[in-house]
Amino acid sequence: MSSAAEFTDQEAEPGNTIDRAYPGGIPEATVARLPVYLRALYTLGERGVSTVASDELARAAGVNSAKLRKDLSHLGSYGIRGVGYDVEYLVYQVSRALGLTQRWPVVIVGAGNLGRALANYGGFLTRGFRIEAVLDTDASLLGRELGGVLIRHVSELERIVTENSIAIGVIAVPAGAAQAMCDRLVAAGVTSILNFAPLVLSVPEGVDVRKVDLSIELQILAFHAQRRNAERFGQAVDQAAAEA
Amino acid sequence: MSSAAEFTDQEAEPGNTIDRAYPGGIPEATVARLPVYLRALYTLGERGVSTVASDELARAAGVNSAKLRKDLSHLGSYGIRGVGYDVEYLVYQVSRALGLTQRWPVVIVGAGNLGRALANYGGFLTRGFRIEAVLDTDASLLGRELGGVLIRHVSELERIVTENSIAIGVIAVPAGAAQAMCDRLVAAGVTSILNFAPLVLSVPEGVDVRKVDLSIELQILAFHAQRRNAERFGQAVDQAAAEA
DNA sequence: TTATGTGAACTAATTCACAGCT
DNA sequence: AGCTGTGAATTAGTTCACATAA
Repeated sequence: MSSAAEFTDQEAEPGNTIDRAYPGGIPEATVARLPVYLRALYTLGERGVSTVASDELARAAGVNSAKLRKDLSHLGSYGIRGVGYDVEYLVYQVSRALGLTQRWPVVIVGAGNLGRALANYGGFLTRGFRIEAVLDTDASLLGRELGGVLIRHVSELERIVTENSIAIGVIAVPAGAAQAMCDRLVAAGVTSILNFAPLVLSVPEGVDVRKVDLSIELQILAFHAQRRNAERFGQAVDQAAAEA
Repeated sequence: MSSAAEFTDQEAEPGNTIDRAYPGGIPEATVARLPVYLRALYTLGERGVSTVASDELARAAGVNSAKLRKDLSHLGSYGIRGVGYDVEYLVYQVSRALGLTQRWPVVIVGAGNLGRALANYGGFLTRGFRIEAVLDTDASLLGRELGGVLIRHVSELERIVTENSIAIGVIAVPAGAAQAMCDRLVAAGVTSILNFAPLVLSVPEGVDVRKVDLSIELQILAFHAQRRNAERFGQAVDQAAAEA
């Protein structure tokens, strides 16, 4: 959380860089792709590339170059015509747009396999985020270390969230416990939740929930796989079963 | 994989139920929501609900009712005006549309925390999928059981994929190993890949890749969190840093 | 030259609002 | 009377194609 206090007067101040750079906000679809660009840029940077053209960056990110350029244009005009983009500078601008110039403290609720996988995700998670705590109810896990953080009891949830001004919580508990954990996170002040439990969480207005669902992704793959088969085999698959 | 062989003649056969039910295919956005509806339907069914109106189902799925009805209309006309939808029947129709009337054998590559989390995902994963094998290179893991399946060595990958006609593979290995594993899966005949490694996989035409990326979701949350803060604090956040 | 940035055209997705069926 | 199914209207997202700038 920022230390800034009350600037409500200059909301529409012209010349405010954010107003110029983000006229009417960045489209959701663009926001969802910025992290992909950011990762591609990091990879290029590590390889010593200092300048990259939209074609190349687009290939690395798995999109077409027109889309990439349009996306980046929503952040501002940070490329050089005839040349391309400066990798380091673009990393900075994309990071800034995503809000990653600060480091967000995160609490992970659930220290099962998934919680552990998250806590150990290391490399990429640590850019822009810091795991402040991992919580569980299982007494046998308490005190164990996970990704450099001790596993603590969920009874400490409220205190930890408040003391560290945690805005982002990750739910990695079984479906049955997820809504209760969500309610506690929200009550304690968390406004962004990443939900791995397979259910739709109810949250009050103003709380942002994103879900990651393993079985949903598999089911989408199954749909396309079936469709591919149907095409190959003349679409007669399941024909009999379809009526009634 | 189906046992059907060559039906290429009747591709455009009118009266084919799939042609009638899916005129011009189901929109991607709809496909991505069908699994959510399916889960909500299962939950309702377990509670003993036998009929559900679009409002109620939409609420359970976290979408609005117009969208739900439009989505379902792409599968066919399976509701009853003035009444609603029969839960059991709709479960069947959605399952069929998603290709879940068959059980897809799946191979998971990587038995680290994430692979283990997936293998133990149990309840929801098993509806429509069967984990045929979990593979790893780590000798200390081999022979251990995971979600009812033995962990085997990746050297068996090709044999296992071929013998079981596996069409869907899950990559849960570190980024450095992911592309190589992907190539081997594809060479062995896998055409659908769910990728948990934080990189963009290259695959030949005709192979379907979906990615699940923990850090991307967090970054999207950070964006919105930042934006919320900027609104509250008058959008002056990062103003100085923006120039140069 | 060469590659960005962007209006304009196009395509997809969402929402509205109500006709039509039970 | 009530709820589905869907054309029509709207909004969002993508792609094209080229003027513009280094």
